[in-house]
This record gives sequence, C-alpha cells and structure tokens, in this order.
Amino acid sequence: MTETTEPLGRRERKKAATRQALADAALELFLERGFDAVSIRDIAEAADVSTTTLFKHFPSKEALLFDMDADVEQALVAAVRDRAPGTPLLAALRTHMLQARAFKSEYDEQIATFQRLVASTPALVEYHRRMWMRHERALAEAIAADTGAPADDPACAALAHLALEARSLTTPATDRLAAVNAAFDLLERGWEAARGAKGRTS
Amino acid sequence: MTETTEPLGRRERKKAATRQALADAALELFLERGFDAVSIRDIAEAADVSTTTLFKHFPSKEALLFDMDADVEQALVAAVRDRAPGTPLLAALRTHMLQARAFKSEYDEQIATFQRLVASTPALVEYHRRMWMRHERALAEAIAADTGAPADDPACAALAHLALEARSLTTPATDRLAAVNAAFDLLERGWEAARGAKGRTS
DNA sequence: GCAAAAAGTTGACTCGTTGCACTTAGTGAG
DNA sequence: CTCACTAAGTGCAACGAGTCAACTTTTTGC
Repeated sequence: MTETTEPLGRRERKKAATRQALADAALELFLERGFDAVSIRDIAEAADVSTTTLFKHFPSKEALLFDMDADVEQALVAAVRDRAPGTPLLAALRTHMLQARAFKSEYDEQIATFQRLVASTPALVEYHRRMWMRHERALAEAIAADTGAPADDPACAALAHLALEARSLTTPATDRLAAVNAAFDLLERGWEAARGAKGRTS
Repeated sequence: MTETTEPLGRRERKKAATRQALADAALELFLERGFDAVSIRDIAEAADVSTTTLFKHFPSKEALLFDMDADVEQALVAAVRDRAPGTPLLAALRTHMLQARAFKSEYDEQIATFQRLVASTPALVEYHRRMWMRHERALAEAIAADTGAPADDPACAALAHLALEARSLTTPATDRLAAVNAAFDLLERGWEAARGAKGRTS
C-alpha cells in the first residue's frame, strides 16, 4: 500500500534486502516441503546468512511467514469508527472481516496456496490466531468509544473478543463463510437486543 | 469422582505410580521455581526416571500439569442435555461454566495457586485454552441435538465456539466473572432472538 | 518355566532459540 | 579524509524440548 522508498541509507537497504531474502527463501521452502520439514538452518543457508542473523530479523520461525501485517489493526478500528452513517456497528465489522484477504482466496491462487499452507500446520494456525486476537483490546476500545460506554466496559470487551474469534471457527472444512456469518448473526441479534434494551439504536 | 481401583495388575500399578511421581514432582518444582525455570530433566531426575520415560507418560511438558482432565467433556455435554426441564440452554451452560473449578478459586487455596501458576505462563494459558476448545465439536453436536438442528448446523457450531471462548476473555486482570457474564448476556439474547424467529422457545 | 509384551534405560541426535565474542562496513563529525 | 561510533552480520557453543533406536529388565499369560 504505502510505498516508503523515501530516504533509505545504504545500510538500511542492505538490511531490508537480507530480510526479504530470508522471507522469500522461507516461503519457497515451506511451500515446497511443508513448514515442519524445513529447519531454521535450511532457511538461513538458502538465504546465505547465519541462523543468528535470521533471528535478528525475525523473532521466530513462524514470523518468517507473516511478514506483511502492520496496519491490520488500523483498518479494523477504522472499519467501525469511519463506517457509513446509519450502518450498524456489527454489519460494518462483518463486511470488513469478510472482505479481508483470508476470504478472498477464490480470486488469487497465490493467496489460496498460502492459506492452505497455514491451515495445514497447527503451529501456524495458532500463531495466526494469536496475531489476530492481539487486536482485541483496540477493537474493544473502538466499540466502547462508538457506543459511549467506558473504555473497559465488559460488554464491549466481550463483543470484541467474540467478533474477532468468529474467524477461528473450526469449521469442518466445508464452508468458512457460512460459519462466520452464523456467528455474526448471533452476535448482531444479541447486540441489537442489548442496545435496544438501553434505549439507543446504533 | 469415580474410584477405579478395580482389577489393577502389578504392572499397571507401578506404571501409575511412576506417572504420579512425575506429575507430583513436576507440580512441586513448577510451584517452587516457575514453569520456565524447570527443565524436563529436572523433573525426570526428581522422579528418578529417565527423560524418555517421562515422555512415554506425558506427551509434553505442559501435559504434566493437566493430568486430571478426562470427563470435562462429559460434564459439559451433560450440562446441556440433562438440564432441568424449562431451563434455557444457555442459562444452563452459563451456570455450569461458572461452577467449574476455574472460578472456584476463592474456596480453595490449592486451586488458586495453581490458577496463578497457569495464568502467569503464556505457554500454559495457551495449552489450557486448546484443551478446553477441543470440546467445541461435542458441544456443538449436543446443542444441535437439543434444538433438533442437523448435527453440523453452522449456527449451533458458532454458538458452541463462542460460548466456550467466553472463558478466554483477556480481562484486564479485574473481573473474570463480569467478563464471562457479559459474553453470555450477549449470546443469550442473540440466541433467544434467533430461536424466537424460528418459532421455538427452548 | 517360557516367550511375548510392556516399562524403563542410555545415549546420541534434531531442532528452535539464545548468548557471547568477534569482524565488517556504513555513517557522521571534525 | 579519517577516525571513532554503531549497526549488521558471523561463528560457535550452548540449552531445553522432544525423538529415536537398541538394549535390559520385569510382569504376565499360557
């Protein structure tokens, strides 16, 4: 998205290069042999650096795969904060989550194979989930701000947690979409009912 | 609960003994020094067995602590299946979860320190959560059976997932109880609304 | 009593990850 | 331009979790 090729010193460029080399080598090897069958040493060697160097760029083996995150939280918070006026909070959240690349696999073969790799490796599923759930607090605060509740309101915290968690439904390999929608149906009804009971209608 | 001291061969008794010795040694050392500061070798030595023997009894370091699980799933399913007639499904589930030992810490210092140990070790929190969520499918099926829906109904799956997940709210150290209750309030309203929309009132 | 299976041991090994001491090479100030 | 500073990278050794294969005990069923 944001091309930050601005004032890059020679040093920083080299650093970025090795980092990229590592991420590339890792992805290639993982796709080729599977996550568990590739060792850190393999990757380091493929990128022609030492394992210690690898760990100076990435904090763990899993992190090699999820290089491109960053402003996910921004987008998440923005989705509720800057939604079209009149749109219910959860509706906005639902569409935002369904538009994420995790659900766009049909359109891009690259993404689809990546998704398959992650899904077939428990360690990666877990790691991904943890990254995702890290935004729980930010979302909770955004919701609280939106509804005028105190920032640590338990109901808002619960809604944030459960809405994010909707993505991790262990659907029996069939329809992830239907699963997420079912979860949101449930939450929307519950949330609207609660809102209604308090006299507001957002 | 169920005392199975029935026809125990000498062999099985010895096996159970070493297993117990391991679990005991582990708990003691963990409480004394903390989970991360105790190595598998320490535990094996304290129980006077080899590390390989330890791993024949427990699949991982974390498993040493959660020896006493078993029929949690049974109880969970029973809580919805055998609830007092007239009780709403989610009400039964809520009380069952609040009665679990995880929330009884005030009554038992043993349990409280154990909870503290787990809570203070990310690896253990994660492991515990995973064990708990493993009952997702069983609960989903129990709910489906209860409401007459097909066993793989997405709405039931979603409810099961979110209800179980209610326990893992990352409450800011304050009131876990309030958090769980907030989650259940949300789910109850949403669920009743959905049920109502379909003409049933369980 | 004996053979098969289960429990345990030993020791070496893999793999993720860290620490330490060291070199190399941009960088910025004078 | 050079020199000291600093960040990046290296090499190596180590640690802890977990696995493997080969070998020695029991215990048990017959």
